[in-house]
Amino acid sequence: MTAFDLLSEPIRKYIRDQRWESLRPIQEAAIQKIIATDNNYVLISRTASGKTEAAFLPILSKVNFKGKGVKVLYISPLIALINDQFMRVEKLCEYLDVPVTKWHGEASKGAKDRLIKAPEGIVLITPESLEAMFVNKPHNIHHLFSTLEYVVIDEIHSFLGSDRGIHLQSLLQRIQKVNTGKFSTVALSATVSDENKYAELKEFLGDPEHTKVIRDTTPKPINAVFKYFERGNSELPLDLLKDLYIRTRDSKVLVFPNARGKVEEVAVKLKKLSEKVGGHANYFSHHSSVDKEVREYVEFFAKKSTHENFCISCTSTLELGIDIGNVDEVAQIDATHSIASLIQRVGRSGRREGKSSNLFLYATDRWSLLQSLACWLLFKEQYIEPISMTQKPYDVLVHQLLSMIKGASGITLTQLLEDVRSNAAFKNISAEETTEIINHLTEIDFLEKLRHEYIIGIEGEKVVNTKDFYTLFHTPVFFRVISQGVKIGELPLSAQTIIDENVYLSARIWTIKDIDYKSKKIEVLPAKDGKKPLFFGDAADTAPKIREKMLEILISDEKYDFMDEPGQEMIRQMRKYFSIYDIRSYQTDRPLFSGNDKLKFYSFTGSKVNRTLSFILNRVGIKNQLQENESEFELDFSKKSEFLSLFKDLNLNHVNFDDALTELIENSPETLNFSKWGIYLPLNYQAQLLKNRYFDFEGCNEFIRNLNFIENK
DNA sequence: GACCTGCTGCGGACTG
Repeated sequence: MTAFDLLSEPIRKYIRDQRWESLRPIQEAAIQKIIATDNNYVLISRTASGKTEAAFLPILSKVNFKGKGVKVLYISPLIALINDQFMRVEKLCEYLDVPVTKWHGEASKGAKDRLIKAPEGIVLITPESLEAMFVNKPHNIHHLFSTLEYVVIDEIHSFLGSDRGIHLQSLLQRIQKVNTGKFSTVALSATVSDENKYAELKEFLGDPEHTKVIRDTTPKPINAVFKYFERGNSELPLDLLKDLYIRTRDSKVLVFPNARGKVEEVAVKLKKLSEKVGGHANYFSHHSSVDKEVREYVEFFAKKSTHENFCISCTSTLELGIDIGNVDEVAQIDATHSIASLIQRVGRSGRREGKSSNLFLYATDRWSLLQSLACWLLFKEQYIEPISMTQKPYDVLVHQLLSMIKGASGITLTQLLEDVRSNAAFKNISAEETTEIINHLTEIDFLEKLRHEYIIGIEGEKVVNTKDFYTLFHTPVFFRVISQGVKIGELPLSAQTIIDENVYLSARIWTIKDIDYKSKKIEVLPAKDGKKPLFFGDAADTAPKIREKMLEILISDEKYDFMDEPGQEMIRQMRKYFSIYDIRSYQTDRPLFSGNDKLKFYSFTGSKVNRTLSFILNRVGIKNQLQENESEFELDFSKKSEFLSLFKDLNLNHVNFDDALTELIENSPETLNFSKWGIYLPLNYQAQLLKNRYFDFEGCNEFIRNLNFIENK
């Protein structure tokens, strides 16, 4: 039977009414498999290839919606995505008379109440809303979700490898536990590495043996155009902006400048250029610090613009699948930190027929040019960086222990240990370790033992009973920016947030008129000229493979005709600079420079390994400064032979760094900022968290063992 | 020079 014939009649009618000429390859494959088996599936296929339908067409054909209880649960990382998918799924469900309910922090309370009264159909939810239900209304978890047949997880790559992912994994395990049968899972993604045969991914869905991957790797035809404009100061070169303007003024375009401040700079300056020559005025900025309503307006504007052109300067807020309609072109300013990110950004463009789609890759310094080129070449090779899952997520365990105890309102140690043991998210954490963590939580009054049962303690109540409890990630403190009663966005408190200072925000220019420190409010008025806003943050980590590729480019003599002359000239210069080293293998050989009483080397490896190496070298007495962008170590140590022999003897298996890690936490507690719940762990567990998440000792050890320093001629 | 994500329950004012 064809895939179409396998679908139920109402779904076939839906497809006929949509006037689809055929089903997409991923849909054909998914329909056959999902209808025939109860396996879990991961559907991997590029953006806009019809993945949502690939999951929902067969699921809706297969599931029997009669009888009480919700049958399909759809989980999304974003509220905006739920709102988009709601409209699509609801349209589909009209053919089946199956109700669809949105359940997130901004969804209607009335609709939620109706679902509680009569649980049925499909629910679209966020992990945090599920968490809130587990903590506050645990009986509703049972009431709504004990009859689930399918769970659909959208954009699963955005969860993998993060605390938020382990959190979701734990929640899914807890839902499965109250389920009367066993639900199957269908996960969707555009970007998952196929290294290690998807082992992590299958583990994540809880049943590796019955989890299959369906992948459509048809590449997307796209032209890359590299342009190099060297940046003199902290501002973007005017020539770059002019070039970008000319190339994109007659298109619908997304620009990704990597940082919120730069996003504003691009939006404001392009808008000014356009004003001068009488071009369109549809220049917007879109990032987390632009007011939510303003962002929604921008998304709406893009979606409804069939004939009008626009330019949205944005961060990763527009990387995931929010529907903004057709985009002709994408411009990336300086390198992305990952291939996965590049794939998502490229995926946003090129749906207009008969028009070739371009990717403009601008670079403003030599190392960024090299990294951008490396990312592009790896993208062409269909490489995606592998995900690394935390083996012992102690911090998520702290959070989930509080959630389980609060939800149970009293639970014995035996039961608690059993609940943790049977939860695959914590399968590598032993009962002894869990007990030790529970004892510590009791010591700091997060838990209290009442006869045989544990309940939430006095200090625990303070964190469990706030709305901040439901997330696994930190949220920095910002001041709301308001102009004459209208919300614009938000800014952090910095040297720049002072009265009479002019800043860009939401693609416009403002003068700061008043700062209310108590209510964290900044009053502004429109202005004519200003500066880009300053935000703080950490750069995302770059994978070892990207850095390796950068070195590979430097030792090859490949020509890149998609690169402009200044770009090609810069690559030639860098190759010449590195030609003083006789590098044979980009995998093991690394340049070591000595001269003028100075010693430095280029590691060409990932951020985590660099960070670890820098820490270790400092610890063994070789003080060093790491320049992450250049993967370069400058040493306060000029004795080359001594350094080489010291390095040769460095074997991390024989040295214990636990004391050093504990010291690091005690001296600079902010190192642990990456983990919201880790601070409530015993100190030795905090050290383990640091060791496995912030650093990469294993990877570093392997790097050192294989490393072969090549000295300059 | 450095991204992003989400949110309960209750009380009180207001509307139909």
